[in-house]
Amino acid sequence: MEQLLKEAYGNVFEPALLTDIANVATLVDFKEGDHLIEIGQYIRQMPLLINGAIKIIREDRQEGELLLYFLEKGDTCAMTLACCLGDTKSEIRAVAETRGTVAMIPIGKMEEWLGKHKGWRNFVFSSYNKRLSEMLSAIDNLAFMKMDERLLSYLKEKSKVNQSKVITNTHQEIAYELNTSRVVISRLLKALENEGIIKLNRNTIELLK
Amino acid sequence: MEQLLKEAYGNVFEPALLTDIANVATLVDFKEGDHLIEIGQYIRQMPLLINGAIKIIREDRQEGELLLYFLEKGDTCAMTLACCLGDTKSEIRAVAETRGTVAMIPIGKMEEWLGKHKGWRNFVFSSYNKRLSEMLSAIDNLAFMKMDERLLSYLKEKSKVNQSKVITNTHQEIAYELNTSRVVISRLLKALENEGIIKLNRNTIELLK
DNA sequence: GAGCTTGTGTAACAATTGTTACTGCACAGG
DNA sequence: CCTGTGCAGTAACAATTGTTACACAAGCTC
Repeated sequence: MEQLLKEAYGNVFEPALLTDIANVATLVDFKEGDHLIEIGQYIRQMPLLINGAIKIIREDRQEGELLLYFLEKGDTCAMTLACCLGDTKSEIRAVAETRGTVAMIPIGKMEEWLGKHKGWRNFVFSSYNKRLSEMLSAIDNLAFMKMDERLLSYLKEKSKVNQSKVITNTHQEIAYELNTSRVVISRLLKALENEGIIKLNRNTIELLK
Repeated sequence: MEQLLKEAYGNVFEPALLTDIANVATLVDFKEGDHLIEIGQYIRQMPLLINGAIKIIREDRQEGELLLYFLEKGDTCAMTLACCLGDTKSEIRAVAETRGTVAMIPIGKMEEWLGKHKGWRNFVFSSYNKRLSEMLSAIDNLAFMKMDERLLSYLKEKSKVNQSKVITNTHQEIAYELNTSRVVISRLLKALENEGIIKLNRNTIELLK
């Protein structure tokens, strides 16, 4: 396990911290589509993402939902930090975008290490900062971009975290994550295809260029 | 000064910390409309808001802008924390909504106190958490609410931070903060008036009920 | 009062997004 | 091969939001 941790976190955690983590963490594998955190759930352990990708989703009381951002190797969820440190319920849902592995850390260690390891403190703060800035760009998208731009930037993000130019989602799934309707997505995808930016096939969307 | 600090922060900071703050902080008064932080600016000192209200604004490269949230007594700006700890430029603009006072703290003390004072650590984390949750509700507004609902919730927020049922903004100013156009705001305000929710006058909007 | 600026009301229209309905295609499973 | 199911394309229309243009009223200066 220490080897895995080192690969993902070797450049931010000092050796002593890596050892501490390896001693108390448990590895958990997940597969695509797994619901890792539900809204309203209390968080008892803090996940460090070793590999794979996780999407963070916000939900409306009614039925709307919206993809906020993706987590990748070396990330943790500041929302989870917030829940652990503030002892509150989760405000978001985390769903596995790909299969992957997380190291789970007991909540008590978190605070202990804040005093003990400088690398841990830095990590916690930089996670917060990263999350704040992801939230800011989510806000930028919503406030300043029209649906066609949002769709395109969604496709690019998706392509990045899946490391593939080919996106295998239905129009309906995309519509959910952007909080709009299937018809709108089909329409805009068609327009993007006509502009030569993507190529549409059944069940797949290929990003050209 | 210690007295002022105690009023605003007495319930979160321990006496020793209050003293430490009082020894190094400088008080700065501001008046309505002052630009306290500009986008792209480096932050050299951390502000603790003693009284008054500050609005935090996000801007588009083009020309759009959007009000993110208000700060009130006892708040600090997590964006500023992020800038101080991450040593990056400000991503937002801070403008005084009312007149008020901040205590400015040299950036070096911030880190020192993280190790020294538990109350300071708690404060920093709870500021981050508060800011994350403000950002989440900004996202909720944008993603799930139509303009008329956003306008109404804007008016209520405004009324709250100014402690007055009467809002003294032009339609144009409101349009800027919601990133829409003056005509749209006039239209929706008229509709709200017809529903008996507000009363319109020149330069003022009165929240009934 | 004449002339100016600023704020507001309103109409007419355009663009964007949301909704409903229907079509046909592809594929799985009998 | 038939059929059901899920997915995608498209049309027609509605609702929301954005844009342009103009009228008018309040207040201010001269």
